[in-house]
Amino acid sequence: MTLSTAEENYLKAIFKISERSEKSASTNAIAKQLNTSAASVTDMLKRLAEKKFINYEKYKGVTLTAEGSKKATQLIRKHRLWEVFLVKKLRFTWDQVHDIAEQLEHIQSNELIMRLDAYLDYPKFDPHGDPIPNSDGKFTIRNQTPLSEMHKGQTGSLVGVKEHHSDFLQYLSSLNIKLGTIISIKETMPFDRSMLVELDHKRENVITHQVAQNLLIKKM
Amino acid sequence: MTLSTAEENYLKAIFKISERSEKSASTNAIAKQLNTSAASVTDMLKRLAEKKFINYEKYKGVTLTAEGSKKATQLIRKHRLWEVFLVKKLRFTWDQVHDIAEQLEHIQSNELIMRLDAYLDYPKFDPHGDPIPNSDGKFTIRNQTPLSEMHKGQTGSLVGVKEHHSDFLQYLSSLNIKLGTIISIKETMPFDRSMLVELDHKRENVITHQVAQNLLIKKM
DNA sequence: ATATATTTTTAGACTAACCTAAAAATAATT
DNA sequence: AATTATTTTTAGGTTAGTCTAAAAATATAT
Repeated sequence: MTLSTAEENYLKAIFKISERSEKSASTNAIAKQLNTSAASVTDMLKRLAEKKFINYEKYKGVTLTAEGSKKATQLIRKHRLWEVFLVKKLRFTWDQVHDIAEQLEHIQSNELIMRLDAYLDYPKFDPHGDPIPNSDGKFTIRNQTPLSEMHKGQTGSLVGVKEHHSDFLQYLSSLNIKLGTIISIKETMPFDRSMLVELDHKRENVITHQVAQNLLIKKM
Repeated sequence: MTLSTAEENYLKAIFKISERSEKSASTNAIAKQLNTSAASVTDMLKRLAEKKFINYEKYKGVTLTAEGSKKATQLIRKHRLWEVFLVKKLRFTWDQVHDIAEQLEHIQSNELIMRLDAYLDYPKFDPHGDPIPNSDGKFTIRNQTPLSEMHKGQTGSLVGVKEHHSDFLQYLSSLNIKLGTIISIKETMPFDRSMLVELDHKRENVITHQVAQNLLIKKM
């Protein structure tokens, strides 16, 4: 069954919300995620429930059915593969690709995605370090810790970012921080929880707690 | 100004009709091209006229304004560039790419098309031999003759096809006829206007008039 | 546990894009 | 030129997806 772009966006939103909060997604949370009104969400939830993509009971919030979850995962797969294409092949930077991938993910063709995946050499992670589900919907799992939870003396490499807004990504680029950058914690400041870090064993920088929370590190 | 997918499809349809008949496009012709009803077409024509993309007078047919023509040309550019990508990079065959490109052409991003064009090395023709307008909307012009208008003894190479249906393209592939194939006319049969041709100086085949009309040849 | 605040749903309306059936305009034919 | 056929437009309706405002349900706080 083929869904409209709007329906696909709802499934993705519900998936994302469930991912970060574990429990069922509320109408308001979905409305906020999609920048729309709660009334519109209720409307759409009825339709998606009718089509068996979500489990919906009035006033109880929603969860994805197996079918819905599969659809959402496929969308994430498409989105992230296109991001890899845009960065690796077309030389976009990581802060430029989100909006374009948001459109490309709705192109309908399994064959296209299969071939794109092969063309890109079956990447496991996208330009922001997010895992790309394989064609069966399996995500690669990786040990990672937010920099904010690490301690003085520890070292690791940047493997992902939690925040995807271009402002944030551009800020990292301006500090020459990218995926793979080695980060060592030199000092932690208790009062504002900022950190003094060394980057690639070369240069030192202060990182605010807010930023550190959004940097995912693989310890080494 | 950014148009809906439906609006874009109307502009492209009008462009194509104008291209093959020179005179203004009729409501019925557009309806046929888009596989929709005449009433729906009238509806949309009013909206497109309102937005200044077409010149429309009741009962008089339509032509594109400069603005509309530019939009249509950009769409054709996008469609054909994506076709090149699909064939050259993802190894699709020429009979598989139309429907996917039909979706991809509506992705909104000038930067994307600029980069795609560069990535593909600024191709001048698509996998069916159709010219790709450059970013200023200029088409490369080429001398070409339908095989059906050529005579016994003449030779040339296939540079394009008029018909794009996958059945037709697959039929050509089954005869090992592709862009670049050398075709020499050995005999013409007056009664049914079929031709006996030699392909790549190697193998002989009978080509019906119907097929010959759709093969565009550069004489040599 | 009752009152208040928040969340969610319903009611009713709007727009874009489509449809069929009927009416009006244009084109073709005798 | 008048009749017939064809094309185009209008009238009225439908669906998907959105909205605001009001009502109903649930959650929070005193």
